[in-house]
Amino acid sequence: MSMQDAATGVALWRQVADGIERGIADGRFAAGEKLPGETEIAETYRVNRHTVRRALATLAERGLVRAERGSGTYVETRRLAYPLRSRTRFSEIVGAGGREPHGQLIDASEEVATRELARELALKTGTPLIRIESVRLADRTPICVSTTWLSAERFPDAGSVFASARSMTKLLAHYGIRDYRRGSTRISAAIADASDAARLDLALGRPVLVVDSTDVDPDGKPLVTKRSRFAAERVEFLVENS
Amino acid sequence: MSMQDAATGVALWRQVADGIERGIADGRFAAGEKLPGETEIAETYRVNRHTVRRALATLAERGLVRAERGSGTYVETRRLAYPLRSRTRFSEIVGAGGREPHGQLIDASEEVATRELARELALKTGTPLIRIESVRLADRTPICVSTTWLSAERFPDAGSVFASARSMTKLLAHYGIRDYRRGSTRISAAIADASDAARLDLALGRPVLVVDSTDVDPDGKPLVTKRSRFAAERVEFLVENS
DNA sequence: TCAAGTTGTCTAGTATCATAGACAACTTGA
DNA sequence: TCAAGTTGTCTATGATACTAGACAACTTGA
Repeated sequence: MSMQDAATGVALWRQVADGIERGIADGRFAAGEKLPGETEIAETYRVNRHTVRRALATLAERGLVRAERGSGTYVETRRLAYPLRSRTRFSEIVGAGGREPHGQLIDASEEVATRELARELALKTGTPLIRIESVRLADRTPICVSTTWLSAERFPDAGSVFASARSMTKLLAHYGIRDYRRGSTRISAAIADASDAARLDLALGRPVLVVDSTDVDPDGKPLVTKRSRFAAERVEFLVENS
Repeated sequence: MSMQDAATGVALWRQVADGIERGIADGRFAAGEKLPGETEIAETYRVNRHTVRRALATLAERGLVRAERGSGTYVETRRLAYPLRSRTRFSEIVGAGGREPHGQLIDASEEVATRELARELALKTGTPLIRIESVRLADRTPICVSTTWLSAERFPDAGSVFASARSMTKLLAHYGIRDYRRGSTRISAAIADASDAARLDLALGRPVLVVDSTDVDPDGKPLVTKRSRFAAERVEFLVENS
């Protein structure tokens, strides 16, 4: 009456995946932390690296880990809780979650206001604007990409200012604006286009939350308007009805 | 974030085996009961019959079920608790467990007492004896095979009497012996030989418990002596120190 | 700029899993 | 005695799992 091996009939990659998942669940691998390399995992489980890759692939599909080519595989953090208040600051929200906020300039250019942009910013159509493309991250994880428009007259050289400030709050402070608040917010959803998907490190066909918002100064005068695309699988918006 | 199929990475035969084992554990398949046919199981799990056979094979290897060719596959009952008391009756022990006791004559012949047999039966060496080979079962399961020796003078024609009585207790009653008790018991273990293995429906190489015992009448006079070989995986002896 | 370490991708071979069909061997009950 | 139903065994085929090795593509830190 020999004891049967409890693992017979269970694929090796499944055993590895279950082992890693248990490690994440009980905190042996903390959220955001880097897992051991695939080669090392293969050695500890005495298994081929391809088998480890299959295990990690299933975990990644379920959103538990995220592989970064050339760097490592990281434990995927829970969704970022993103409260939508009148005073919404990305850096404060991320910092409150114990994570490190980053901003990164992708591109800055000039363009003229369309009718829609002009209405949002209370300017005339054709007014010169500065357009800033940026990505914002929590720790290593890209959260959203934003296209921001500001008046080129009021915020001269905003592109290079943002490049060093890496934060919209600091950019506005640079121009003497100590406080601002959210004027309007509209939320919709879409599928990430190719460039957004690349910048967000999203698989093709994954959804994004599209947020159109305008920030205003304490007097209610529009300062900036932007369209942000959030990786839907990494955030959840909290609507606070106050 | 689709929920992963909990069964991916688990072999089909394993899922079937686990399902049947759960059925046994929670009583859907009672001990000793016949399982549905392999074809029927294959249909309910929507799986090939060979896959079912593999599942059943692993359960059989662990002793949970027992296949009988041409008949069916049966839930292997728990080990028969076999108390070793001065008044030990196979039929009573089995009946107390809610199972149906059977005795079956294999062979009866005459031979003369060796020195050891003579000493056990308090007879002279060379005394004619009747030797009975029998198998005892609980429900459908063979529990033990026994070789029994009695005095041919005191129990004439014992072989044919046992063939119809199918019980040692009834055989002795036939000769006017209303009561008897266990005189001596010695227990050892061995590997089943080919003929015992066949009669006990045991795989080759499986152990048997060998019990040498002598029953005596109320005055302490030896009546029968026997050597029984119990399928070790189907019984456990309870020694009651009183 | 470079070396080390990482994940991504490809080809190839072996073993196991699962299905399919056929038939033998056996038991049971009519 | 026979028919129906059972488990046992065989061959064959395709899919999946696992191993093995090599190299590309990329990140990181010195």
